[in-house]
Amino acid sequence: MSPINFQKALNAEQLAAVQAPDGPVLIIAAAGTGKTRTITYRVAHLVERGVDARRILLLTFTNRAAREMMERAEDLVGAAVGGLWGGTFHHMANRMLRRHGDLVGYKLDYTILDEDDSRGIVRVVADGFGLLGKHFPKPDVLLSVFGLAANKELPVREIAAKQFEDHPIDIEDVLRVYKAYEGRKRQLNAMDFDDLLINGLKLFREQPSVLEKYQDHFEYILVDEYQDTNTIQAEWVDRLAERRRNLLVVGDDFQSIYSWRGADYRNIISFPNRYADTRIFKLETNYRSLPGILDVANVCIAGSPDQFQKELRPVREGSDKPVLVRCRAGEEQALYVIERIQQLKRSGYDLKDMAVLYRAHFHALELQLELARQRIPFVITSGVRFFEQAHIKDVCSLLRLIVNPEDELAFVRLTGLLPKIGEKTAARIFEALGRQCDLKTADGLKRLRDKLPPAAAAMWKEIEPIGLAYVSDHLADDPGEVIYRFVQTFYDEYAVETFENAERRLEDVNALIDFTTKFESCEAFLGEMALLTNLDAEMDTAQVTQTDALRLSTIHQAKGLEWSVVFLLWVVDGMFPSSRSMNESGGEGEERRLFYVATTRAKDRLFLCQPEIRRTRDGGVIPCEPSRFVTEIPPDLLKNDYVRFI
DNA sequence: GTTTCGGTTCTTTTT
DNA sequence: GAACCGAAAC
Repeated sequence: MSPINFQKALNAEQLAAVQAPDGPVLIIAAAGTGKTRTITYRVAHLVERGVDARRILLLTFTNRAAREMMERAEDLVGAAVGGLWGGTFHHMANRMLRRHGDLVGYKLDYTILDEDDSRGIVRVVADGFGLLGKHFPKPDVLLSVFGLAANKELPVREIAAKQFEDHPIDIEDVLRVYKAYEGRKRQLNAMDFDDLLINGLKLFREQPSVLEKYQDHFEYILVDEYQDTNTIQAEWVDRLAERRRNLLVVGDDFQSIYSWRGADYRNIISFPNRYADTRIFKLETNYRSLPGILDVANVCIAGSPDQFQKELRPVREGSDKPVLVRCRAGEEQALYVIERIQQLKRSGYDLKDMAVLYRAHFHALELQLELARQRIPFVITSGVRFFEQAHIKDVCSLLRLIVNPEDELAFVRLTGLLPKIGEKTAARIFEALGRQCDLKTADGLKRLRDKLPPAAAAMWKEIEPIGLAYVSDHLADDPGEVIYRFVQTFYDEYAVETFENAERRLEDVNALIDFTTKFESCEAFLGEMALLTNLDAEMDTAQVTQTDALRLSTIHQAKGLEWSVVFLLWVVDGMFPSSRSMNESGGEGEERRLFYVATTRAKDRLFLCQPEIRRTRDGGVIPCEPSRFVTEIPPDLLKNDYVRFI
């Protein structure tokens, strides 16, 4: 590969950051200023300087970001970047805990609970205390309290007391559920997402020899989206980087939008205090958006005084202003968006150059209906994560149980597919089997069959051969084959009988089978599965980008992406800012940052849609006030448009 | 006592 | 769509 021309590829701000000498580095990178570019060139710079890629660690928050950076780095320096460690915090913690988890009290084949699993456990536990009736928080709420406590390293009591202060909820009950939940996870040898981080840190705190090993190994550590780190992640990185101190963090305190999950932008603010010799670089030259869009974004920044002040400087030229669209209600909003899209299409934009963003998934309901009716292709970065869909978890349950006979959750899921067996019966059978169920031997299979009711046993017989074949046909290194056989012998029919959209779901299953070929063993696949959130990010993105379709996305999921044209729905008080989040920790500040993230996704055109009313289910009408983020924008920075049809 | 089914309600954000 | 609730069916 020819040497990279850094001077040509980067501007002065970026170049300085890329060529920063060893030691702690903080890069404040505003939206659209080439953050990803800067990180990947930094990696390239290090590799070109002779650093072994295997000694570089690149931490990100999403699988997508990890993948994108790895690919771009590879494009730059080619195969030399192979072996680079890259991934999310959760992935890295998992990787280490799979090796050393025994030192913090887990068997190495622990299972990872996704949110659905966690919810199920909390529900059962709360039910056991007879708390499922009224006046007790739902599993989701309890989990968010537990999670916030975990990620901030605060006592559950404190978080719960604050969360429920105005409600007649007995905190002791909450704590009882919490303790039982923790105990149950232990019994299952399972970790939820938070446990991965907690135990990852515990490993570093309590096992100096392990910590030293990794400190020694990683010469350079780079952290993307550093503003989104929580206390645990920040300390984990600090410890890991302690010896070599080659820690480079990149972030934008103004794009911190995950405080509800424990992220604390003070980590980035205080970075220079923790590392006195920090070199700070600021990237403020925006390559993405037209000046009119940045004007609006800058107004938004100025509204929040307690952060690093920055001003986005446009490179591009043009006098177009963002458009404030007034319309009657959700239906008219949808019609407006579609009409504009058709018009922009005629003027040369592809559908894939356009996106509709919103605060919450349900904000796009009317639009989805209308797009479907008019047969305009669109893709949603969905709320339901691929690997958490019922059918995906179903088809993986057999594999899970074969690999790990003690996986009770898999057992309950699998046997629950059989007639006459629900949660209670399944749990009872598992208990009767001595809390394990070996499907790899004829004896183990028989023991299970004997305990099943007749109808279930008859159906179970179809599945049995797969367990034996797992051994005889050496399927341990072929997860896809196990799933395939399960579908052939059983699930195919089950799906058709159970789901009205069985065809679509079975397509998902086929995609899953294809996907497993990336893994060399069943264990490797299962060990990572829970951490993979959606297939789009993992599979060939080519397929998604090839088809010309409009993108619908929440603002959170749009972070880091860009489109020529962006529509922002429901920019009215109560929807955005969301009334539910206003009384929470981040409050208005976080909503404001979210608005900033939304506006800065747009390159050429930005439409802020502002319906006048919201229709309720029962036919009522709620008037909507304009969002405070719009009213604070000087009117001359915006164009106005009105919906004319009705 | 459990499972299954049908109807109702609600939907923030993610690893 | 899925989680929840109540009632019918096993």
